[in-house]
Amino acid sequence: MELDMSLEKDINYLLKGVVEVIPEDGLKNKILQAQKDGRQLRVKLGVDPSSPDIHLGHTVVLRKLKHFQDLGHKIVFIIGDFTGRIGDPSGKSSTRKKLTKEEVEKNAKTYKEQAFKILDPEKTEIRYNSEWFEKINFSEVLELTSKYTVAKMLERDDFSKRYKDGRPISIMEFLYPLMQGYDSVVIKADIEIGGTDQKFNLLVGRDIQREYGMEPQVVMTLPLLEGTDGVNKMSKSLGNYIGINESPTQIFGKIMSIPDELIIKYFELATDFTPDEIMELKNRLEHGDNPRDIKLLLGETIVSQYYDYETGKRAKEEFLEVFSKKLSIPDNTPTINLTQPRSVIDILVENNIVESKGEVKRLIKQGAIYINGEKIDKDIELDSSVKCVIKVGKKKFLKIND
RNA sequence: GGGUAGGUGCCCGAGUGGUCAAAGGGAGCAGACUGUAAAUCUGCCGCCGGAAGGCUACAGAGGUUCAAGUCCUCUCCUGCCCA
Repeated sequence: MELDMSLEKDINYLLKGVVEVIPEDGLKNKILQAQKDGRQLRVKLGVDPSSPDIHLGHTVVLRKLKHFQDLGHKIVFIIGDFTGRIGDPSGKSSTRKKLTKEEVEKNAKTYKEQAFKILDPEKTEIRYNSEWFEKINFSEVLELTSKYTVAKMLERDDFSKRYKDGRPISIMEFLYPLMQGYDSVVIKADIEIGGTDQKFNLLVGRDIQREYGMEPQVVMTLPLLEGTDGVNKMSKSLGNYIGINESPTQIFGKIMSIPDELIIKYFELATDFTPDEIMELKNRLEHGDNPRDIKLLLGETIVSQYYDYETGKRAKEEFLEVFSKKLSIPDNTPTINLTQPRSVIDILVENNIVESKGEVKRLIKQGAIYINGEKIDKDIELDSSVKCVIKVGKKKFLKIND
């Protein structure tokens, strides 16, 4: 009886924030099975090392893995270095970027470091899928491809849409889900988790495992977190992401710029606030509290998670000073030293604050450039001994000779 | 393999041989208003130049023309239909 109760509790913990578990009672059965066999569950997550930055969107899934670790299970973290090196051909020619072995390794390394800000390295098994895909031969590839049909592939939403719209789909893209499924076979996954957009791939894993005479994995999907634009899922390529390796100032600033409607979702998916606490915040919002204040709390909380409490607090204070009261400039404002007199236009372009000289001129015309708080209406030469702060728009700052 | 429709700036998309750096929309940037939110209004939105102007650009390579995104040839890429 007592056992049942704690099992119930564990399961509820693991289901927090989860969108779907397939099959529905799979999680419970897996746990019971593992208990009976006296072993840990192997919980799989595959990541693509095409970009080294982990953002808040990734942390939704990582946090869930952490929950499994907390209950003593094994995380198998697969780095898709093989697939990364081939390059995902989806979309247009621009996405067809192949990564070199070195790049993939570098990305994987920084990725790991960041993941371990959330996960416990002791309880994590890291695998690279080149380990098996480099060795596989063509007849084995054929065997794998024979286990799935074109019609089933076309069931996938984005494939069928692209197919109907007459947009290209490469055969390699068809291979991706199969390869992901093969990963599950190799590492003997009990459970695989991912975002809701991964549902199809995760399910293919079940079919493939079954074909290879294995008990199919349980699939768990988690919500996708929208990025700072409030519309699209957070992703680096869309530029709407908040990276956990970014500076406290940046993280805080980006949090403040998310749409109000996302505040609660962010608390749910990107913090450790309990459902009760979140409910209370929701009430406050509905009863007319300024959403800005709740957002300040969100920013402080998230910065604290990836740095520490003091840093989180400091980020909030700085934000208020710099942007609300406009009293100071951010702590991490870059500084450059002039060795000879230079014009503002040159300085801004050379330091990559602004893209081109034409743009700086435009900004000046639009009244967006300030030096020590004074708006300038034409380009000026700065002496090499002068100490000042250049402000571009509302968000960009550059210190000179300070 | 045959037929056919296409490939335009970050994305979508219009484009008559000259008036095209290329309509329109979206994204983005700036200003106003704000809570560095949203909405709204205004301006900007290839590069260089103070400007005049120059340079680069309409898949790629050639060609016709005083003049080509627009015409011709070849190449590459993609969709659809047929085999």
